Amino acid sequence: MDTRYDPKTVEQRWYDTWDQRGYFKPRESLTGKTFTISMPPPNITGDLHMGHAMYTLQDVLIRWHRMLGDTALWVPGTDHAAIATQNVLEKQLAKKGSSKEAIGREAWDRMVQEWYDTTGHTILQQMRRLGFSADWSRIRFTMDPTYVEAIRYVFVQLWKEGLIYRGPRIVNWCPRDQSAISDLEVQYEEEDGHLYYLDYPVEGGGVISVATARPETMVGDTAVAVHPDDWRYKDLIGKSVVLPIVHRRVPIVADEAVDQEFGTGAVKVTPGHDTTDYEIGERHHLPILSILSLDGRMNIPEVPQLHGLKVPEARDRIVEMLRAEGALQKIEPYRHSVGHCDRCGAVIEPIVSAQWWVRMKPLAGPAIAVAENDDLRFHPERWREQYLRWMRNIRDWNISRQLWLGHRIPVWTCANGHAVAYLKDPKECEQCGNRELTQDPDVLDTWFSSSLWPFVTLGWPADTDDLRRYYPTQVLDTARDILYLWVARMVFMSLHFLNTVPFSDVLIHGTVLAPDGRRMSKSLGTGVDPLDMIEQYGADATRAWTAYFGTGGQDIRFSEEKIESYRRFANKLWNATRLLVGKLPEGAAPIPIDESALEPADLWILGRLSAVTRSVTASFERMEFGPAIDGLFDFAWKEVADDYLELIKPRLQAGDASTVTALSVAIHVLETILRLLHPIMPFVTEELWQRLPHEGETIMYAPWPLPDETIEDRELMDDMAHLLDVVRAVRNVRQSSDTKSRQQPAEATSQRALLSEPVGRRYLATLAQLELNGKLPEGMPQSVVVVGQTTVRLGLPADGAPDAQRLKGELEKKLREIELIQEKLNNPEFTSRAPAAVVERERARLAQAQKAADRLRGLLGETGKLG
RNA sequence: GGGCGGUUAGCUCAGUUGGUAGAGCGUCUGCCUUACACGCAGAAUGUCGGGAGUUCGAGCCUCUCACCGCCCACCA
Repeated sequence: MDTRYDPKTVEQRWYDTWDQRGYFKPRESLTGKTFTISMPPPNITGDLHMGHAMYTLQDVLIRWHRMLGDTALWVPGTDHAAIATQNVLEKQLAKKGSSKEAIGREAWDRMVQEWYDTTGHTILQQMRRLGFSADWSRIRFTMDPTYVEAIRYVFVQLWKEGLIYRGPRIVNWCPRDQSAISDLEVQYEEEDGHLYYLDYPVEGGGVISVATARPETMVGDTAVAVHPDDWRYKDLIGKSVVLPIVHRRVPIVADEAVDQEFGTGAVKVTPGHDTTDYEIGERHHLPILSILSLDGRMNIPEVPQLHGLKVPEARDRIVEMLRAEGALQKIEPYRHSVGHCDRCGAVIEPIVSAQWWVRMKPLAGPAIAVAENDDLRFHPERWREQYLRWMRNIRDWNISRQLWLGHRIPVWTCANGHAVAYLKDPKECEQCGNRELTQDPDVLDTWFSSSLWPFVTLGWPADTDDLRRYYPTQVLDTARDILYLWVARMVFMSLHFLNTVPFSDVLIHGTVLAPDGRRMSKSLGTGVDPLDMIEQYGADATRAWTAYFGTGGQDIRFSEEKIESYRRFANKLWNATRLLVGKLPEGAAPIPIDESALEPADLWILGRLSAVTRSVTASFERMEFGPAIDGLFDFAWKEVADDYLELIKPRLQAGDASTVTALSVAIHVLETILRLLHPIMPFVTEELWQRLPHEGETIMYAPWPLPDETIEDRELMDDMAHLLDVVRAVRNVRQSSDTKSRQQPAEATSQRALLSEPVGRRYLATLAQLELNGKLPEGMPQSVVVVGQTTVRLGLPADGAPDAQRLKGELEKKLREIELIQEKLNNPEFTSRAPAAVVERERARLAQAQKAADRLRGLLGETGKLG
């Protein structure tokens, strides 16, 4: 073995081997249980980013359950991502000076198909670099023919049930994509703007002032609204105003939606271009005027000066016109939030348009119930409230998009006006037999198809074996930003069509931020490519990083140092293995542990191993991997490598029965650590596991370790901890004085069981590099170390520095400690109210401290010996 | 406007039921000790955001204020 671990070759080799041997496919269950995760399908056009690296958490769970003996299945696939893909292809066409309109729908569809075929599943290929053990033979794509059929089935079914309807409503319109988008796809951002105060002349005299951030929409006003209780305007309600510029007469209405405090307390009402106004309009049966065409330009032939202008230009122009008419009272700076398209960033225009909607109230009911009764659980738990809040206030879902890419809405209208949803492309109208049919031009919201993902990927609506065996799934892991867009929708769709939750546990992992706390973004240059991290530090280190930070529920500032530390950790494990493998013949079988031959150190490390196994397993069960990787890192590095392996080195050299025992224990401990670590760091653990004596053909199928509580000896743990404290204290003194020769003569006395025995003294001698044979020669200058019930006298070289000063300092520290404890114990409130165990512990601490103080005093008395 | 999360060592973050504050990185010192210098050993470093309260005892519970971030809402 080389002195360094090189992840590159190892990772590639093992991934190919696992894949070829079919280890990622579900295998027969040893527990009778299945464990399934549906992988959130990345966009087919997307690049791998740190968000995808977070899918490591899913792989950790899958690998863990595989080791537990469950039939584990991770279903991968990709999403067609309508808007995103369309943007890519339109740019390609634009480069050639063409457009989708120019080539026509058929050619466009061919182009899309070709793109899908050539893009393939590149992003899933990249995921392999991270070691993901998904069953790649089951890759699904939301454009697969069977998937398309399933979507169609769902649409027709919902339509028949009256849960899908078409109707004009005010919608969020993206002028660039020329499509409606749902409320969830609008991103609001604070922007500096102006608040314009307009004077509208009231019929019969006087003016009423309204405040608006969008003066250009005044040409579409169909009313002015005031609050019904507003005394200022009481008399004006029911009267009319004449709009400047267009000279249209519109009523003054009273509506509760008006905020008396804001602006002038009177508001212009533009039902065609404002959500609130639209609702006011509904209540007062106001006409709706559309003043924008679908590309976001003004569309008002009556006012030629404005016609065809973009909104910002129209705004400037109309302000001039208003000023000219004396209708502009004032302009104030005003900061407000403006909606932008999630995908392309264009400013969203509310417009009235006929769209397809899903009636949400009936679907939300069951989805609320499952979260309330815990059939659906959230990790961290606080997301449950977020989910419920949204579900309880849900509004109908706009599922139609005016795009050229996506699943067409399967509704055909005949010449007689019969609109019907068809499972198969119809030849004639179902209702009248008319053969002149036209299909609705709209496509479905991408999230409509995504909402069916976990069950359609298993074959639904067909009654498949997969569906029966693997559905519902267990865990859904994702980022919080698609909790509503995706997670919530899967829940109500599954409940409606399969009468079950799609998964029992929702794991919301943290979002990776740039080191400065901003969002990671390619355009800002703050993005981090996981493939770069894999290249530099290995997939295992990258995975360990995501496992460490991913499940705490906190957002994560990217920190490369931590990944680096896990790379070193892999190297540490490699070298620990190297040490042990070097003592073994090639291809050695596992050495059975002879329990009768175990030394205290062996019992100690086995006890610690058991405790670590228990806590790691508990962390996994809570789906909190941070404490798991942290605990394993610490145990493997500090306790096993730094302490235990150092402790047994003399035995490993001895070449007798003690060598065999030490090796058997060390190998067992290391092999167990590898198994505990495997779900998080699969590559290095497989590589090292194969090099150590082992049973089985892959660590992927090795059993998950169980704790052995019978071996956890409390007193021994305490004694070992004490011994290590003594070691540190001796090393400290040796470093600060000149007592650095390799084997320092010393004598030790202790009231601790372990340190009173030769074996304990041997450990102390090994770790602190002491010559502990018998007594120090009479009169030899010495340095004394006192730790609790143990005293070590170090023989000093003639020029050694005296340490009375240090002992004095320690005595003072002890006295302060004694004082503090006594104060506590002298408080009758404490002794009477605190639990007996706590009081007892304080008493014991006091006794210990007093003994140590006595010993220090005694030593300080031996001034002669202390130089 | 409502809600949620955060504020702990120079930096990035842990801290399970309230009972003597931790890690990684960085810093300082000494070591090429035959698994690892991608290492070993030792050391330093915290009014746990401010204030008040509950309690024998608060990083942890309650209230309040400040700042940072996110989500939701019909923010003219």
